[in-house]
Amino acid sequence: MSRGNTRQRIQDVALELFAEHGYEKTSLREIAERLDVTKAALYYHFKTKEDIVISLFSDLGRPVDELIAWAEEQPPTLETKREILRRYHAALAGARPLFRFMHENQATVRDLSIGETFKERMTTLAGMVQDPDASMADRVRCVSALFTLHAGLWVMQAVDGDQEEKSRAVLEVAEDLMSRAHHGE
Amino acid sequence: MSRGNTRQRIQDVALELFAEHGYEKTSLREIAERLDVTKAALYYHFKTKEDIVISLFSDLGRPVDELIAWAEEQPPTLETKREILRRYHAALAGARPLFRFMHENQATVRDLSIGETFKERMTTLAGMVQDPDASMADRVRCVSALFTLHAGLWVMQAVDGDQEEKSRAVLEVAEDLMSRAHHGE
Amino acid sequence: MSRGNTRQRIQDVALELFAEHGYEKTSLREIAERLDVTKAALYYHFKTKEDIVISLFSDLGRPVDELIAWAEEQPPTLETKREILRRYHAALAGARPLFRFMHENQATVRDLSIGETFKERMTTLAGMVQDPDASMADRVRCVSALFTLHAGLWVMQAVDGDQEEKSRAVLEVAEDLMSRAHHGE
Amino acid sequence: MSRGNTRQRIQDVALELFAEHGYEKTSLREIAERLDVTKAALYYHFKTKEDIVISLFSDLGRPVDELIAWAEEQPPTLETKREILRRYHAALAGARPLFRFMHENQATVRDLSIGETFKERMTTLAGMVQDPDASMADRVRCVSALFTLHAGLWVMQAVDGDQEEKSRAVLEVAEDLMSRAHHGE
DNA sequence: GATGAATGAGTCTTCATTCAT
DNA sequence: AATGAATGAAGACTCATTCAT
Repeated sequence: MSRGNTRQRIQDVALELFAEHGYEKTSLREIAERLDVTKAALYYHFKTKEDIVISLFSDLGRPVDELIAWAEEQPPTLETKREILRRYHAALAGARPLFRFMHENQATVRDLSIGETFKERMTTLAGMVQDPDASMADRVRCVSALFTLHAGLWVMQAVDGDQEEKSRAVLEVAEDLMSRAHHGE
Repeated sequence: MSRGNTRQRIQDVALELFAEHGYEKTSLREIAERLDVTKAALYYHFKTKEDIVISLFSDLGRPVDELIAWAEEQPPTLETKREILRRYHAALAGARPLFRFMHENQATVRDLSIGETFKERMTTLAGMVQDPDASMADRVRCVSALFTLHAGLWVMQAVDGDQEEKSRAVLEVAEDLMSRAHHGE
Repeated sequence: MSRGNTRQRIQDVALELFAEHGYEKTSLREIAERLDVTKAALYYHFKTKEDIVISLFSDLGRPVDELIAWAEEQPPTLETKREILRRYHAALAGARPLFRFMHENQATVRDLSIGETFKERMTTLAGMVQDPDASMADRVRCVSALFTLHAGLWVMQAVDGDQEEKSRAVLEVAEDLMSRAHHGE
Repeated sequence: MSRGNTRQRIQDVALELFAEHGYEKTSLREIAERLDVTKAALYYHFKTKEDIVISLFSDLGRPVDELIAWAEEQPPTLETKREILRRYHAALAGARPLFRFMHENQATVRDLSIGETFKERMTTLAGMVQDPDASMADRVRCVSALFTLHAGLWVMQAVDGDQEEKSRAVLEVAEDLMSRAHHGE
């Protein structure tokens, strides 16, 4: 049945379990059992448990890196920032379980080797949408816009309604927040 | 030698470590060593590791319960909702490490016995600030206002400036978001 | 409420729990909780956990010692042996939980300091009812008579009927076994 | 180095220690040390400590199950009952340490998951050798016959003589007891 | 006559990891 | 590409025991 896809299947199952129960509470035994292979098999594909997380992060986190690279070459206009929001929104949608995992396991992620990278990326992104000369409130608005997207899952489970519709509303609110932070422009 | 404050000291150290490294990565040995007592001493004061978290939650989480109780008796006006934001903002400020722990260890908290309670409280609060007849975007605004406060720590570490000033700005943005969701009123 | 009788109450509860769950599985915490005192209180009355068993054994096991002392001065006739059975039967009835405990926890008792004494006593008793010149089968009969009494509880729970009636029947069978071992007399 | 016999070796050592010192007083550390493996190795072969006992019980207790199955299809004549005694005698001889363990650790066994099964089997067997219409004394005789075998070890250590000869005598006494319970037939 | 607080040694158990096959 | 067998380190937890008050 399965041929070269075992590595992929490990990633899938691992991400699912990590997101559901957290990294530390998910044991390699559990992952192996779900896949009906032995723990040792996991070690054929990944050097360590942490390696699995790293692989998830670099496979699924790439779009965010690309977004940052793109943004760094744009002028820091309101329109650019709105586009950042739109792209970030899309990136999140494409790797929801990974971002859920990261959002809900920050304490863990911080202690992992990817922690640093992760934090840097978020800081970079936050820096890009802020205007250093704006008022404190406006700077908070910009970061909050970003964060609203990032916490979309959370926000959305607290509101009733169609999934798609909520997702659009979240983006709308974020963009609006961003615009209000630039009322002068 | 030691007075009746050991229980309190355990809670303090535990909360600090839980918030810093997460619940699972913090061992009772670590807590005991910091306090210079034996692991068994912890068990004199708390039945299980989970019990420590539960005690933190019920000691420090009380203000939020009181807030909910109060809010349930108010009319659902804009002013009430703004007051909810102010009070929630104050409650968070009073137990920042606990909320940081909960925010950053959601996957863990979910698997703990307090998880249910915690989720209920957040859902109740989210329900109270929303107007069921409002547009989807406005409902998202309300929840996002709450969440902005809740994630204050996160937001604030991404913005430079004086701690106090940022804290006020966060509340201001939240209140403003809430107001915008009630433009008709 | 309780005055000088705490020691007695400890013994009662301890014996009950030891008989039900065994010596090692019964913790001092359990005993203390049942009595609604602290573990430390137990240590006021008994030096160690083993001391509790020892006290039970010397308080309740005395009748058997007396029986042995008495028997040692009698001629080894069939009638003496039947009287031993009757007296042993009575001694068992008077301290059923203790004998149940000893019977069902032999491995434990063996490792306790009383173990030696206990075994000696049983061996002495077994020696007294046997006739060294009898056939092997008859010697087994004598020991089996003793043992049938000793295992009365066990035997009796495998047979339906009135408690008292069964108890008498057990003694009858034991006496009959003993008589058959002495057919010549 | 080691072949597939580790599981078996664990069972052997465990049974020996359980029989000698009891289940609770035998630690996995002790078992592991005797085998010169780590405790974790035990867990590769058995899920829990209790699992070791369960495995012993189902490996070595099978003959008794077979005996019961066989007996259920026989007419309840005296001859059948004597054959039950003979077969039970043989079954016990084949797994003496296990039965010694069970006999001497009844309180423990009762609290283990196998306890129920064990008790059921003994009750079934006791039910099969009794004649419900017989006198109470005769019913006790039947059960006592069974029990005499079961306690053979105990009986035999209280009697001097050759092991084999005693074993035969025990069976003889048991058969005789059974016969006496059926004098009319 | 008893408690509150604590300890040290030990329990069972789980985990990530290794390696010969 | 994967397994069977095992390890070392660590985990949470329990226990009998002590002692100042």
